Amino acid sequence: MPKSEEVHLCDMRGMLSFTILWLLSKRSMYGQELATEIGKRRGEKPNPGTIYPALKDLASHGLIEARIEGRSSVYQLTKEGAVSLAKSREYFEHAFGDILLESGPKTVAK
Amino acid sequence: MPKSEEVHLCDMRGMLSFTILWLLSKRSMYGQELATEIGKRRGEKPNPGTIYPALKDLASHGLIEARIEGRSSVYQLTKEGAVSLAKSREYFEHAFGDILLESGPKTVAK
DNA sequence: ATAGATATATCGGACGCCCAACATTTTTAT
DNA sequence: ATAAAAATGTTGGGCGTCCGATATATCTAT
Repeated sequence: MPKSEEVHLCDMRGMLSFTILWLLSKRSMYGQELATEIGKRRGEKPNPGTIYPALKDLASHGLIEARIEGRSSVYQLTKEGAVSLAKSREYFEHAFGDILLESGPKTVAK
Repeated sequence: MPKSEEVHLCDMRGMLSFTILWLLSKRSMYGQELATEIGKRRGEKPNPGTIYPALKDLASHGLIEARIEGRSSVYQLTKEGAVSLAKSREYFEHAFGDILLESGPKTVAK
């Protein structure tokens, strides 16, 4: 699902940090791995100029931590980051939950 | 649910136009009505400087139409707007659906 | 008629995101 | 050793919100 012209008015900026935190809550990843994963969701893989400043910012706020591993830096969620993610998720759900549920539940594997 | 400091890194910009289109797909509304409705979702009612330029922009793209009614302008979705909304919703669901479903389905009245 | 409330509207500045382009470092392959 | 690939990183510019302030027009109550 590529991000077409028709959605350019709903480009959903402001979700990048949230998405990164959520992905890292599943497993630790390095930058390019995150970019690829985000690309699957958005249809286009974000550029280096998008992903690395975002990671730097999150790290500077203590929400994620990096450990260098070969040529890549593997990031993992901090305790503080988990708290922040939980609050953001709650906010997200309150703001947009019904929009997704509207068309009926998809097959849900609990 | 106020938008606290903790979510400032996930401020979810870029969702305003999408939210407006979705609200108008339920029923026609005027500006302040939309602002109040968005306020319920986000915790804070958006300022005039936020809502009116967004409406103007959506109207200039033919996605919504206004008809003046007393002191207010009532907006309604156009056919083109409905198509745009459907595509945006599909994109939104593909990008973030699993994040909402993760904690298990809430009570869903189909 | 006048005052207050309601609704629309615009302006300047700020912020997070976003890309294209470029640059650097490190690993891998030949 | 050298080249190619992989990953990280920076810079400049642009866009869609977003707010606070300010302004105007229109209804409503007295």
